[in-house]
Amino acid sequence: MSLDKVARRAKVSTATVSRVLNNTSVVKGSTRARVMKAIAELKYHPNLHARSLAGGKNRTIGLIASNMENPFFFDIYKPVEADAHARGHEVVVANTDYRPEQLVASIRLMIGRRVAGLAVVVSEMDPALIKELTESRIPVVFYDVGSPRPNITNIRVNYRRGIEKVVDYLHSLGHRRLGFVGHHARLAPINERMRAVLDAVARNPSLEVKTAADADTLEGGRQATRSLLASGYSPTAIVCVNDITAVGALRELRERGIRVPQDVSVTGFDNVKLSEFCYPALTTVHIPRERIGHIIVDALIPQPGAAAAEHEIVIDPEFMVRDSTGPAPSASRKR
Amino acid sequence: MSLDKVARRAKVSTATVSRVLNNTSVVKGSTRARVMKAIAELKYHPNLHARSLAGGKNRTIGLIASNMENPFFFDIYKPVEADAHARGHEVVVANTDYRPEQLVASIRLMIGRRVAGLAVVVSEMDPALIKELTESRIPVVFYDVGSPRPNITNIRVNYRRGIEKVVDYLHSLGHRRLGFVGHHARLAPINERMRAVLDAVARNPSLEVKTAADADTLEGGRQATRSLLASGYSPTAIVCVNDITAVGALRELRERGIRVPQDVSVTGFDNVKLSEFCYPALTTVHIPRERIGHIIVDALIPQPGAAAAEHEIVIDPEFMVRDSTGPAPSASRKR
DNA sequence: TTGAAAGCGGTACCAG
DNA sequence: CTGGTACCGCTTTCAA
Repeated sequence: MSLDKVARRAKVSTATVSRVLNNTSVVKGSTRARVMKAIAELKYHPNLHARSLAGGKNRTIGLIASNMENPFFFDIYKPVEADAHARGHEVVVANTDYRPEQLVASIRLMIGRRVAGLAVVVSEMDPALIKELTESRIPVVFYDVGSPRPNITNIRVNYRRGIEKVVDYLHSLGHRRLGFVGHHARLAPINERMRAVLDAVARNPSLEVKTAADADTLEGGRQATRSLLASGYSPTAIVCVNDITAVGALRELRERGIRVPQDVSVTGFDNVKLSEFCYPALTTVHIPRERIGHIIVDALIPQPGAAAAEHEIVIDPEFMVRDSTGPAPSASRKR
Repeated sequence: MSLDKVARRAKVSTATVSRVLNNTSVVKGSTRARVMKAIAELKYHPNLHARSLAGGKNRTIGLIASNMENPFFFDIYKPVEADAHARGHEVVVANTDYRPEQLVASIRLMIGRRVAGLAVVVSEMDPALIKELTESRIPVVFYDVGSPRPNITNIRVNYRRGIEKVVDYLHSLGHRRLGFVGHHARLAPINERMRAVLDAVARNPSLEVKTAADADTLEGGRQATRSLLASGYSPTAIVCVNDITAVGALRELRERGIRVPQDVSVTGFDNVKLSEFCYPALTTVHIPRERIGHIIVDALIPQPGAAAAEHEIVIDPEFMVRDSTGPAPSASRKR
């Protein structure tokens, strides 16, 4: 059960057992064998808490996300886990479910665990929390939040550009009446993607838009679309905040007998795998989750040889045209 | 940074600081206030490792899954987290990605963390590992694995029944040539769902089946379907191991111009939310993930008042008919 | 190459 | 109501 039971059984000191466990310094072959034997016989499993307490180190990094349910999260988690393991670290995740209190709790928990690094992939956060975090001296990577500070790396995706590409494309197809399906990011009262749509519309007098929002889920996208349409508004194109909600929108439209893209065009965002598998396949904007994952680990667990990671990284997303968008119906029929 | 810095600053003993932190016993109002003040000023965050080492307790439970990417996992994670939090516990998850080595590593990690309880939601596992686990004295819940033992609870879904319902239904619709799309559960050479299909077919001489398997992902389902069809075999119905792979199958069929359900019927399994949102909506088998989540927490974190949880729980899944299945084409055309 | 012992940061029991 | 203090299980000098 504990180190010294093993030591006793192998007739050595706890120091020696510790040495073979971590194979530090050189232990004589025969002693090592005796220790290993004792460990096996006792089914000994070192207490990780004691280990990090004594060692003052902790080979685990934390990853906090606002919605683990969205495959977007998993796509960044995966490379993070792989890279972290490759560097001998574990990763522990926390889900905030878009709840500010949960974010605070999760961050405190991570600090309490004395993680070696922390990645926070949420939409927005309180400046006080950021302060608390910087003062904890833990290396932190933010995705989509705040500005870089000492020991803080910031990854930012240029949503504005991405949305502009979407809106421009729809405009070029003749769409003038837009709809925007967002989600309640309780943490982000001012959703950058939505703002970008509104701004793009404001810039072009011939465009109009109406917005609706619900949960960041398939069902949420469907509900938002429903309320968008319930008002009597009939957009020719619906821009969704992400792929998941877009798939929800697709369903609502289908059930109303509205064809996509003949009657209404739909766009997603993120380019999650599902966007290729739904029907019709979504026109969307690609965000390189894998790359983001690598950046996170590089920033959190610096490699001996590697150059210091950048502190501010901006990603310009790529537009992907698929089958859910087409010319505005009025463009061919009404004219 | 540490308890006694706080103690020093508040001019009290570490014992007192500990008391206010855990608000055990009664601390005089004024002293408590001083301590709180010191804590705030120092931005003190208790070291959780020290805490669990000293206290000998650990209010966290572990959850190991073989594929976090499948929404099935999240649907069970969610209630587990909610219930655990309600009982003052944290939950830490681990993903094995169907890799046996990773399963071993994850289990060892959990034991090392001295979790208060562990839920293992994987397809299959080594008896030696089960032994290691029972000897660790940690309360364990298995989903779909092994048999109940002391301090081990077993939740089992009657896949066989579920699959039988699917096959019977397809048979009643006139389907005779079946396809089965499975996945490489490297941990489960003998996949129960596949066996059930094979057995059902064996029992009925008029039925034939061919199987294919790939990854447990959208893409995997598509690939498996592709290889199923590449052989020249033309099933009138494809039974998929779960909803995700079924959605992959749907895409492959669509791209080949094969209509579902007119030309080929498709079935999923799990009744994940996506099964309602894909097109066409999947006929599937419902597995009550939420209920499973509750069972897990009840078994791992027993409540004072509650009765002891059962040690063996069998769930009979429910069949759900939706739009991806229909009469076999030959049934109406050839006859 | 190995052992003894001083912590790491808390908790909890025992006095006062 | 508060302080002193013996651990919890392991890592890490310092000596031998």
